[in-house]
Amino acid sequence: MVSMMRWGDTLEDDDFDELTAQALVAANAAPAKQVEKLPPKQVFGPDKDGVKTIVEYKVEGGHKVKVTKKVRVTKKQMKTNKGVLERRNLGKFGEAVGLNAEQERTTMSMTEDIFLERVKTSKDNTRKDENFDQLQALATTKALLRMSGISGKPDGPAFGANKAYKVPASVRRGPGERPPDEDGPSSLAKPGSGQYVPPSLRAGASSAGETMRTRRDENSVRVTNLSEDTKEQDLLELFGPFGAISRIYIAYDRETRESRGFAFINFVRKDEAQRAINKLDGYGYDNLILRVEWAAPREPRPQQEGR
DNA sequence: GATGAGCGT
Repeated sequence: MVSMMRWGDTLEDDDFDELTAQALVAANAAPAKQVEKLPPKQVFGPDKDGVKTIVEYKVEGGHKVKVTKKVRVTKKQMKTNKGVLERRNLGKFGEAVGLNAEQERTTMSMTEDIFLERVKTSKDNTRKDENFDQLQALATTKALLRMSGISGKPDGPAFGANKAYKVPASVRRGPGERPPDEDGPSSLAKPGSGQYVPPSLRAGASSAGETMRTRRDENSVRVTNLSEDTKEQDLLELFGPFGAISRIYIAYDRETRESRGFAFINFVRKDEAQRAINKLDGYGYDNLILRVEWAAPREPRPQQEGR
């Protein structure tokens, strides 16, 4: 019985208590031979109605007893089980091909090359894959920063080399998925066409003729508790994946030129700024916990007297 | 712990 267990079986949560109980029984009592004579437990389904049939055998009073149970599983479990069943029916692959049942139950070390997909690249931004939106946002951001005087230098060892930042999975978008428009009818380009839409033409943009200069102050996000050596490039890598950024400003001390530990990030889109705030506020970075929130409106400059 | 520079047309 125990020997016939398969890895996949243990993953079915509603079996867990039974398995535990069986394992305990097997460990404590009963000569193994007697246990092994019992036919293996069988699980059928779940069928379309979500009913799973479990057939198992046990010894009761010296007699072998067949026990059939029918269990209704939840929708969530149905979904899970579907995956489990699919995997169970997968053929063997790699070095597992040709193993017999005994070998299959034995843990052994194998070496197979697993290729990891890079989440983000700065140079190869022409790929049309699931990260395309993200790459596009980053490219747009870099272009905007170049226009506004912040260099869009390609990544080098000097930039963010010691920063271990990975884009959280929940941030990434699917291939055709567009960010939600905040208000009004959608942009001129057909959704999903992949066509670039300039900010001035996007939903939520003010009337035509509004320039980047006036947009630079919008959707201002303040980041505090930055480490002293955080550079614009680091913030670009941190915030860029959430959407196009029109400005990054790090407050430096006028005299010492040291960072004052806070910065402002301006997003082209308010909803993307909000997403960045939601995800990055409280985010651990450089051994510090970032604080990310909406910035208060900038202090108006004292007006010059006279004219 | 903290809320930005510059305006030059």
